[in-house]
Amino acid sequence: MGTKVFPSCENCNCISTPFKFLSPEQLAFINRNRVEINFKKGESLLKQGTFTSHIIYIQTGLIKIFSEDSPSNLVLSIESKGYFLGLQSVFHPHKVPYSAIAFEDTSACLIDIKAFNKLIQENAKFAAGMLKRINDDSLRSYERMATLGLKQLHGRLADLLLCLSIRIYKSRKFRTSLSRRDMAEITLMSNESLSRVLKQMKDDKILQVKANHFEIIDIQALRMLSKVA
Amino acid sequence: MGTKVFPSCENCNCISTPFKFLSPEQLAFINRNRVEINFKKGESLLKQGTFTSHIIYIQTGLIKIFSEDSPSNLVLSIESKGYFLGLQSVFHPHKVPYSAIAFEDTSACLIDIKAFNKLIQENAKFAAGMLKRINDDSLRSYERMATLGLKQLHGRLADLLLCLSIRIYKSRKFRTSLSRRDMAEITLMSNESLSRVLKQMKDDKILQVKANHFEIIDIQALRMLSKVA
DNA sequence: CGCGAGCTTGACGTTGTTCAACTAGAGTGG
DNA sequence: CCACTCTAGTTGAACAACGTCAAGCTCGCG
Repeated sequence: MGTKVFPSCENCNCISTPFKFLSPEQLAFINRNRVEINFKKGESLLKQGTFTSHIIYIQTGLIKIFSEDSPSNLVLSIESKGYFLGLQSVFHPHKVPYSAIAFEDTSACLIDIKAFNKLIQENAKFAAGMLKRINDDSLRSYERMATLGLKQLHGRLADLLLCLSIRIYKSRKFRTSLSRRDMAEITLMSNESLSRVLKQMKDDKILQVKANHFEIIDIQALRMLSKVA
Repeated sequence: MGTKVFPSCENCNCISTPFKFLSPEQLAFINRNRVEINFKKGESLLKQGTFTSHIIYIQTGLIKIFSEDSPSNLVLSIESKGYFLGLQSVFHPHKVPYSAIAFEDTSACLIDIKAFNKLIQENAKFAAGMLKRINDDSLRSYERMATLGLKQLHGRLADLLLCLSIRIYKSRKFRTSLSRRDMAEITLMSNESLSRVLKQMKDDKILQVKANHFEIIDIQALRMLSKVA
């Protein structure tokens, strides 16, 4: 976990929607109450059951958020650039209800939760933006519930591939740092099943796969798989 | 859908945590901006895709909240007395993201969303209480994701029975208005599987079941089933 | 060249669904 | 009061989906 000091929040290129509502003074204030941390692949960003001390803003990289309640872990979501990790704890402080680890090298800003809270109370637009984020998370958790509950192997993998292509890498063609094991964990299937379904999608000319390089050939077919099963 | 006018919010016996934070004037204000509606079994309280006009506070009865996105519907949660339906839309107005219907005769207060919003902005404690509610919902949705994703038939049914006994009916022994078909829909299994698992639990002396009358004999065994599978 | 980790493939067993037959209670009409 | 039907629920048998186990493959690295 290296620590670097970047110039300041005012001229940060990671600035995203809710931050835009902050005044220059407020940005300067946040700048004084943050540290920037680089997490290596596999390192933990957040541990379930600890007390919240920071909001973690993801600048680059890829993380998984997962629950450690059950005997086996459950991946709740995967997130990348622009995600606010731990937001729920701002509005309702308690022990954090999930863990997060880096799927690949990830850089993040840790913002002191008290400072964050102060801005929430000062700036209604900023607060509203954060509430919208919480809402969006909640809606996506319903979608994931549907994926896991209703769909079978092909549909679940189709959903993951669409998520990677659209939300994460924003390209039809991408290289991922997820291993097959990771993908199997996310889609809740065995490694062997993942391998088989992937092979079938290759045979069906839906995908081109070589090691970690993926290219979606027939996105329409993927969407169909996502709908039907 | 009959309409009745009750005395007022000030002496309502349904008053619950976030309402307690309201001043007498604020309670009177809410009283002027609500209607009380009785829904019959099977009637719709909320339809996915419509615009939010009210917050629906459940006074008595039982409802299911479900998503109509997927080819088959997915029950997101079941709720009873004291639940605020549609809360997410207060903080982020948009089309409602799920539907809700009554599992049994249900009485509810429909509170105008603009009035509700006004109180949120006037009264920080009230607002915080509502945010806590949203958070709790979100955490329970993670639990449900784990139930549906990780557990098999016995575990899923155990979770439903524990939920009914603890959260809904608050008794080891209860009569439910849920049909076997409803229970199968909630636990995402076929009617036949539900019947078989239920029979096995009877044979194993975990439950006593007669028509819609349930009595949990061995709650420890249920918890075990919920954990393991 | 050989070794090991991650991935793939095939054979087989388990879990859960589907289909079809059967049962029990709740109306309905004679 | 008794057939008759209708629906909800139960039960059994066949089948499909998926996981598990074991063996083989591939590729990077010592």
